[in-house]
Amino acid sequence: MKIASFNINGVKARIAQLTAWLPEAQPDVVVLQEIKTVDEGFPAEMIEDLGWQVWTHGQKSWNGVALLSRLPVEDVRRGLPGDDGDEQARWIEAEVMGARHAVTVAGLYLPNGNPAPGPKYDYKLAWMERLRARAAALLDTEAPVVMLGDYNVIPEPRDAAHPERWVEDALFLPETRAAFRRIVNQGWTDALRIRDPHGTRGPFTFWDYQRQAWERDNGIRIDHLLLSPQAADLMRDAGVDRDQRATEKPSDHVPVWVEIDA
DNA sequence: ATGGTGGGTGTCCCA
Repeated sequence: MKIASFNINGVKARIAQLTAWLPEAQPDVVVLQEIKTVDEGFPAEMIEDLGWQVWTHGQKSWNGVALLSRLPVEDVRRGLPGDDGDEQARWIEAEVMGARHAVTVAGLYLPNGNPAPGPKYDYKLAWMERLRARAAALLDTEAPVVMLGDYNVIPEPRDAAHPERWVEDALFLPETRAAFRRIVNQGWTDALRIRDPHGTRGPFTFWDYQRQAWERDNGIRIDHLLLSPQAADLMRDAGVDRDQRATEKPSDHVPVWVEIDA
């Protein structure tokens, strides 16, 4: 089962790239972030025509996540638990039926949090605390779980081309990184990191539109795939579809993926 | 220190 995550920065602006990438990358399950539309505005038919089922958790103008699957799906759940007043669409999870295992797939779009300090950073940290609670509950199921998406967290200096430029950014502040570590240290495996445990740089998943960041390879690693122990046992490979950043009208993120023997 | 770029349904906000 190949599971991918892609922050597409607006599904309507990116539908050509998305429908080209899907048959090329051949994932079985995809979670999308920043669809930037309400459910009714999502171009589901164009994706269904390619053989996919589509579930959305949309929102007007900003945020919004979706789950696409070629495999049977059960029990789609929308919204991160822990705050009934939270209007922001940043979480979708479901059970995906592989040939051998049912896999829990949770797609997330963690708040950016800038500027820090401030109310947006407070919201980010509160959201990460709710994520920690949900992640612990998912681990308790002892099922294979893949929790993936745009975490808006640069875990370590080696995850940025120029870490010194990020020291005051909400994506790299010590409190942000500590909150991310608290989740990982529950027992999750960072699939892109363990694929190259001693790598000194990257792999990057985001390059800013500004200042020729892509041309200079001034990137950061903020899209992550966290695997529960039962999913990590099944892991075959993981990677970053870096060439998607060089397409016409690209997103500022590229797809990340993991293959598990499920 | 500044402003640079891109998407949305927007004449500003968010990343």
